Amino acid sequence: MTSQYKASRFSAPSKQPTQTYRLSSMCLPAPLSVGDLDTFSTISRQVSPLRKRQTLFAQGEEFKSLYIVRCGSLKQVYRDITNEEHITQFYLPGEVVGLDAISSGFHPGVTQALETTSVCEILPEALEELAQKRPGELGMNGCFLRVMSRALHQERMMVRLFLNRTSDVRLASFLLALSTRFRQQGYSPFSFRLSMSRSDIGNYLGLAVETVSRLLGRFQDLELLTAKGREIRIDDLDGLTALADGRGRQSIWHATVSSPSSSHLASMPAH
Amino acid sequence: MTSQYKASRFSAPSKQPTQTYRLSSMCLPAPLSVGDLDTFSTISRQVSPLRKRQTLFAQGEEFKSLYIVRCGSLKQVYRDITNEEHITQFYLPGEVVGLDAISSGFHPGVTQALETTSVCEILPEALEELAQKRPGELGMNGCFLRVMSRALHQERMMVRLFLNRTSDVRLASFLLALSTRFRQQGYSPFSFRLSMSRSDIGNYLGLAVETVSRLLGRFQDLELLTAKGREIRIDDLDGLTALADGRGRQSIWHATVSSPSSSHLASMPAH
DNA sequence: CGCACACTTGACGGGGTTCAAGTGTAGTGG
DNA sequence: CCACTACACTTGAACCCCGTCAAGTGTGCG
Repeated sequence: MTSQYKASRFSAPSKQPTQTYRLSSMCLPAPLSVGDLDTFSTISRQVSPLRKRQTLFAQGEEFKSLYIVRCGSLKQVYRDITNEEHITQFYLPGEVVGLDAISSGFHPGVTQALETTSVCEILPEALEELAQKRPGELGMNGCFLRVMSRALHQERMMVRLFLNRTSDVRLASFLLALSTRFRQQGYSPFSFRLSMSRSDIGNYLGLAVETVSRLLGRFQDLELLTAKGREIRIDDLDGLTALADGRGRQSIWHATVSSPSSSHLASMPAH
Repeated sequence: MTSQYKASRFSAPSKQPTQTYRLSSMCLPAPLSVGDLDTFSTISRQVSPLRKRQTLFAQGEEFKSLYIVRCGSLKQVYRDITNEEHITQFYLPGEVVGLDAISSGFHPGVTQALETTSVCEILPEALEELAQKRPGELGMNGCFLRVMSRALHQERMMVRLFLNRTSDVRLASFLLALSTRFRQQGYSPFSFRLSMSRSDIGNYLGLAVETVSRLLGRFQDLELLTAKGREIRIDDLDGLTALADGRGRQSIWHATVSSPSSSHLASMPAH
């Protein structure tokens, strides 16, 4: 079985197991692998695409099917007891939607499209049928358990990322995760369009909208990226990665701009 | 070796379509339900108990089996690329250990006992055998998917709990979750002993050790609980719950002590 | 134009981390 | 028994990241 991570380093289990992960790569769920996608597509069927703001299911709605995102994106919003809204996940192409509804039988939050989005439905009957025909597929090596295990692991890493990191690390990690996902989908990892608002990003990362905005401006001052509205162009991938891998609680606000013209920070914009 | 109770109930645990969840109840993983425990116990076997600090598996170790905690407790520590340690989970009795290793095939962190702990091993062969005999058991209604789905959901709620809540809410939620778990195990929910250090708690909740210590002192000032070393006695469950359900970013530092003798805050200890 | 909403930018305050020092408390060996 | 060490825990003071409040600037839509 192929590992999702750099498993080639672990030739022998007896070797010193110093396996570490990059927190920055844990900011978004990973898509299904090609093999898993094959398995799933045998038991799924296309449904009519969702328009922007249309919901796939409401909070508290009964669990019926799982879905796989084909193209577009969704956000899962969960409203808590104090009527606050929390964005618990963004779903990008290749990701399975609805896994967290299996246990309770009800969807824990609204899931709605951020843009025109098409999804495939995994029919439970087809799944049961698959279970009868190929029981191994659902065992320890089955794609289902693998997918859920990965989701669980990633969610766990997310907690750590957000708990102990400054706002700049969080945002850099988020943008890098997006970049990686776009590359996996065959799009440019350096230039892409955000389907979610600043407010959504802030909510997801536990930051105020103002902080997100300020950080994006700061990233541009540091010449890490260029942001015009929701269009993002990453200019310095290594720099952004270094930032995301930083561990300290020190923010980048007081970092000096490495560009020759050090005065443009306090001066007027160039145009 | 078969249990006299049949694991025949596979209905969804939750009856009403809950609209909202209490974040405070999401601070620790939930134990297996009785029915699930029955199913698991048919395919598990006891292993020799772990002593304090002994590890169940190391970080990067190959995934072989799942385990269920019988008694005692463990912590899962994950060391990241910057050599920092993060406690990603505490495992209490009834909880399944190792679910996050299925996808990659390697354990993402060290899991070691906080005290003398006994666990049951779930043999993969027995699991495969079960898959052959009772394929439905591993389908959408199977206990496995349910357990993982619940873990995923809880991890997601944890993120939201920790992202937007103040330190006092986090700690109160953690203590209440512990209390609930102890009650489920048949122990007193009001008086128990922490198996983890202040440092562990702080790491898990994303707080400095000093903050945990200060908060525990503050909780005592407010007569919510009594803490002597690792012994905890909850004096005001409702008050603690109200604190955990609070949503604001305002901490309790400037809250006035409601007790009649308002002077004992600045005065000498009673003895 | 007017309204709504997304986004930006500035000023300020507070919660919580960090630094620093002190106080138990357990474990070991004399 | 005490001395000694190591570590868990407490307590105090200062700083700073980031949330809040406030105001201003696009940008789209009727």
